[in-house]
Amino acid sequence: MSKVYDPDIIERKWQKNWEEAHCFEAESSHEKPKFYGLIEFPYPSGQGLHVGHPRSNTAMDIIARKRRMEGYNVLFPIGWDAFGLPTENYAIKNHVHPAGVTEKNINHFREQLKRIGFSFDWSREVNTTDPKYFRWTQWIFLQLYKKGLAYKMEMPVNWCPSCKCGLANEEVVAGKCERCGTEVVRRVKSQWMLKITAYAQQLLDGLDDVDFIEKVKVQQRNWIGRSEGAEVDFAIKDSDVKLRVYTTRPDTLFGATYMVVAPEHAAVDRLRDRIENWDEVVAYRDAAAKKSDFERTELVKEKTGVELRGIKAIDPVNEKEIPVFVADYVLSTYGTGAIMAVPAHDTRDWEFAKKFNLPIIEVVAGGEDVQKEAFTDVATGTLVNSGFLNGLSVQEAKKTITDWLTERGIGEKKVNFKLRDWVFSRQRYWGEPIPLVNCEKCGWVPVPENELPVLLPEVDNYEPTDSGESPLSKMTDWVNTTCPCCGGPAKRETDTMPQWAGSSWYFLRYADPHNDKALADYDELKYWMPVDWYNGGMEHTTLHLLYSRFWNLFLHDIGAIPNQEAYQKRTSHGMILGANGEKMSKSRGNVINPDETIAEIGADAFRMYEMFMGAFDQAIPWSTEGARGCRRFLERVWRLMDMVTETEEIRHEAEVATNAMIKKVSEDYERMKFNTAIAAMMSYVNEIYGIGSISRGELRMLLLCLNPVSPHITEEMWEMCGFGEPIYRQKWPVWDENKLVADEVEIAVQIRGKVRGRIMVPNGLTREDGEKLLQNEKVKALVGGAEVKKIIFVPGRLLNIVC
RNA sequence: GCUGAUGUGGUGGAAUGGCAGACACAGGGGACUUAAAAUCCCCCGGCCCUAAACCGUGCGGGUUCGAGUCCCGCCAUCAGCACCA
Repeated sequence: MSKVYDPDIIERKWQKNWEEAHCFEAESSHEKPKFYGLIEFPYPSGQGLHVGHPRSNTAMDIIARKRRMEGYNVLFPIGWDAFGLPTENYAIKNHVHPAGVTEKNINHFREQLKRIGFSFDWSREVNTTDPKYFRWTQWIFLQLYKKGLAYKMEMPVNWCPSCKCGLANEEVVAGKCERCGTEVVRRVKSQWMLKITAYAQQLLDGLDDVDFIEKVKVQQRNWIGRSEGAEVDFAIKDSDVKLRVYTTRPDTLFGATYMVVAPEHAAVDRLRDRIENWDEVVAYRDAAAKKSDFERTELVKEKTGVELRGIKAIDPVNEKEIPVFVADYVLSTYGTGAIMAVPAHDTRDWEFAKKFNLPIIEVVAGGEDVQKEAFTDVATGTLVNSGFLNGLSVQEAKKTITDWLTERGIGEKKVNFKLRDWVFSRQRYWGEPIPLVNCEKCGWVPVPENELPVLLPEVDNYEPTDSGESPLSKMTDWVNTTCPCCGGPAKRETDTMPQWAGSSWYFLRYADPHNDKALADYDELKYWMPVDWYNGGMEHTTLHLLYSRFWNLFLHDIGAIPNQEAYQKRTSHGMILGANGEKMSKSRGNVINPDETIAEIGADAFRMYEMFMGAFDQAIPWSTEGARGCRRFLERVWRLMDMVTETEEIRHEAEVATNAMIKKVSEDYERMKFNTAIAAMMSYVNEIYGIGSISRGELRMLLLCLNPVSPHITEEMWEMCGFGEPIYRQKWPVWDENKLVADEVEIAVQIRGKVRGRIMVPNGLTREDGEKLLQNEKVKALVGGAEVKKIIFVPGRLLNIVC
């Protein structure tokens, strides 16, 4: 054996070969069955590739390579989610243009990804900042606008004082900016909104038909937050004002002992003249308005509130007069912004009632003393103290009372969602301009579709402003335009779209990335969509994954695309942590640089370690030693070439091991059990070393199985051994189900469930053959003449004797 | 508080209710070598000189011929949501 294993040379050689052969490009013909595998396209940050990227990429690369060998027409694309704040901030700091920074970063990322040997179809690259791309992002926005699903509204938004930008609800984590961690404040602004709530039910229902890992479905369901209940009108005594509440427990209507409205509720103003303690109410309202959402929820554990003195509401079921409070534990943004409080059966109302000494009336029996604790279980319990509802179960009472309210016109069944509309404006430069102009006469007018894209103006200074105005607003030449409708003077919208815009439809563009007539050709979409398998991070579950499903549903509704759901299958990878078990970060000094690792052990070993380090869906700390172990294994595979025999077939002595390996690897790749698939190949190589030689047929099988994980070394060895056409043209190996077990197998012998010995038995015995094994000398000795009461024989596993 | 996940050697982790610790990392020993590195082989949960036996999958119960796995009750850690009426 002369040639040494030099990954750097081999890997570059094959990367060049693949590029020239165009072997990983999707075929334009639609004859073969298709497979569309997708990873989340990266944000090309200045830091370059992180070791987390290759974890997702390698996993999907393995699947893509296997699918090609299985005869599928595979689409495995890559692109750049390139609008966004870090690039803009970097550009501001260094007085350069974000477009230039973006291009530089993309070039760096592309080089890094190519160096790892992913089988991406590079001919279909997309870039969200490319006008040819965002022309269609703007087009989609206009369709949303035309259907009334994009609207501008004055409203309190989550404002990040550091990013100087409004945020979507989904971007606020524990009251802080998801990106920079600064505490978010409330600020009233006029914002573009997307009516994702119009799709709440469809987004929920669609989850039933797709193959997403369960925790993703659960998180999306929780975020959408559907609840069923009723709206009920409460009259205000001696007035024609009605307070409408939303409740999920209309059955407890007889137990309502007071009401609460949110501080922002309009009824407070309407009742002003009758409120005796108006000053106190106003003071409370002002204090609440100043608090951020964070303070209103997280910090304030103790409930606060002020009674509206002089005001009484009337419970419609029993005509009882009850007090009305204003309190910030009731949110203006959910339901009707007003509630009926049933302290006996709601923990929040209970706390409030205790503090303000309000009566607690039990209306559902079955719990403990409601004076000591609220009883909230809806599955058990019977209605009491509730007039015509007495004796009913909670479920029955809900239906009865809802019908009763509906008949009298004082209430009705109602479904509510926690999901809020999507705040879509950003007051920053580096994003897609919103393609609308505001005309004094005509109001908001869309830019005609044939004038898209609306390009970003070249500016010298695009720093964000403290006033909350977009930096674009200072560009008067750009802002001042003419109205497409009346030709009069008009102003362009100066807010831009959020980063989530471009990523909400990129998977559609991959089907037909160079189309300038439509976002993608309908027939191409019909062939390629939906995405068959999408792997990505859990952090996008309530952001990108929800937004893009929304856009896809919408585009389907307007007939632009053929499929309803964007993704058939969604899986998720675990995070890679630093060697100390903490999240990788510069400040912790535990960041692993992929370039350095590849320089040391090669891309093949790097890829293998990323897959071998642990269960794919779990967070795993990085181990440099472990990574070196994978390099050692590849060296061991390389040296198999010194042990090759002339035999083309799989030899009898290696038959079981080879078939078992192919089966294990094939099945484990599909289940994303990459670590055990690799372990199976390691075991196989250990076994071959034990035999001392490997036949050509056996080596072929090993190289085919290993190729998706470590494609370069396997192609090189394949070529060196003269196995013919490159592996990317080969078929995925099949195993022989009849050759998975040896003629004779060792099984455990248990006495009353404890292992007492092992015996060799012929393969192929059935459960009924257990009886015969009692004749075995070893078994006889173990039983020692005791009376055998029961025999359990599990073929290939064990014999358990109860005596 | 709610929802979900996890808990196994020194470490990362394996294990359709069927021989716990596969495969690796670290560690130890041996072979080869003048030597080192590399490589190859062996050992590697605890108790024990060794072996047998015994004990061992967060804790306490249970079901079963047999439980890391299933059921009941706890504890701990992580993640997401969080006054959603």
